Amino acid sequence: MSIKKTTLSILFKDLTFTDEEQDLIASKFELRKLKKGEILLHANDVVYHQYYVCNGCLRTYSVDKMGKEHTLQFAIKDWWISDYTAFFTSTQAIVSIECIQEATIYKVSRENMEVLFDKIPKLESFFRRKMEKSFANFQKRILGSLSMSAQERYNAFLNKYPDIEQSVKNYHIASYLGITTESLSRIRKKISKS
Amino acid sequence: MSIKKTTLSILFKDLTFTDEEQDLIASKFELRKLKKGEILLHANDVVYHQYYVCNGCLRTYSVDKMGKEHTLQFAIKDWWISDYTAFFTSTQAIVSIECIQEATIYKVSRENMEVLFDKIPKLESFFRRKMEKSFANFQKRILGSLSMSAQERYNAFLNKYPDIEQSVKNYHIASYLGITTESLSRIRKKISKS
DNA sequence: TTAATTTATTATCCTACATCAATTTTCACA
DNA sequence: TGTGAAAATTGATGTAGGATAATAAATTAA
Repeated sequence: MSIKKTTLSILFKDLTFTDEEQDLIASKFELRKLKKGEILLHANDVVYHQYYVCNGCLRTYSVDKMGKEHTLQFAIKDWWISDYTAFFTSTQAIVSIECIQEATIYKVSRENMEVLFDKIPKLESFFRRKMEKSFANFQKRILGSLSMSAQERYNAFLNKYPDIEQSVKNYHIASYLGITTESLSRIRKKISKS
Repeated sequence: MSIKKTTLSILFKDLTFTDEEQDLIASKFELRKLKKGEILLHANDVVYHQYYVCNGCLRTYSVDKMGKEHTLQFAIKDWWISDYTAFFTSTQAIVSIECIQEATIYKVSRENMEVLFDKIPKLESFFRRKMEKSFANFQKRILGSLSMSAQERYNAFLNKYPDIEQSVKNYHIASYLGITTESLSRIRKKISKS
């Protein structure tokens, strides 16, 4: 069994499991190590999996027609990541997933999720709540992009991902904020002087 | 029974129902007429309902600390609307819902949704799929806000909400796009000349 | 450790969109 | 049907953040 009880309690927080449930979950989760720069999912691939990040850092991003990258989100320790839009419907990914800091992850397929949901219904509510939070975050992000300046968005980013700065490049942050690295540089300078 | 079979088939598309199911649904849906300017939901209210738009036009928006309005989305004929972020958890709304063109809607409470899901499971999948689509739209909107110019976003808006222009004011559209009415005016002029 | 390369900063100039102010157009309703 | 208010347009000017280019700092490789 690759997953220990303590690990499970981190993954699923307040949920507790019987030994059988634990074994079943363990049999469906695959542990993987990722090197920096590795692409877990390419845009246009069909999405069969979602991933739990044990440590390290990943990001989802898309490339526009000008060749510019845009970061949709980062995932650090204890976050789940996938192209959920495509994952839900097993269709082609819009975004790619890249490892930007050496990471350990658990990989679960959509199929196996169904099996788990069927056998352990509380997992289904767990993931439903996750999705609801994710939905709420997207909503807030849209409102933020409509109402906040680049500097305010940067502060919101630091709040949302504390301690992430050492894991990601400035240009990743810039591509998340929708600005250039030069602008981010100026914002950081301005903040440091105040 | 306030809802007819034909109405239900519009509401739930490809789903079909027995007479009992139909009666049950009808008993949980409340028909309402809204006047232009009516506020269906105020930010900070607890959200107990979601709404189906038969005709007319509503929008969800929030007001930032500068007093500026930002439109999160519009809902026209055959759209569902609520502050889903708050609806999911019966918590306080972040956005308000305003009727911007005289409308007829169906109102359903979260509680009654649970009853319906329990008795008619296919409704639960129906709404799950709706949410997934909504999630996907939010994701696309974020990527759009990162990668597109105001003019491109305006075109994307026209695509997403065809025939909506006669229902909404320019300043509603502007507040959806994250620009001023003046800028929108210039964009429209530019487009009309090309 | 140095050299090579990647990343971040800074400076200059530029552009998309904002702000403010003045009209013009549209629309509600008396 | 005319009139006042709301909405949209236009113009002048300002500004946040973009583009380009040069330099500096930090990583990585050798």
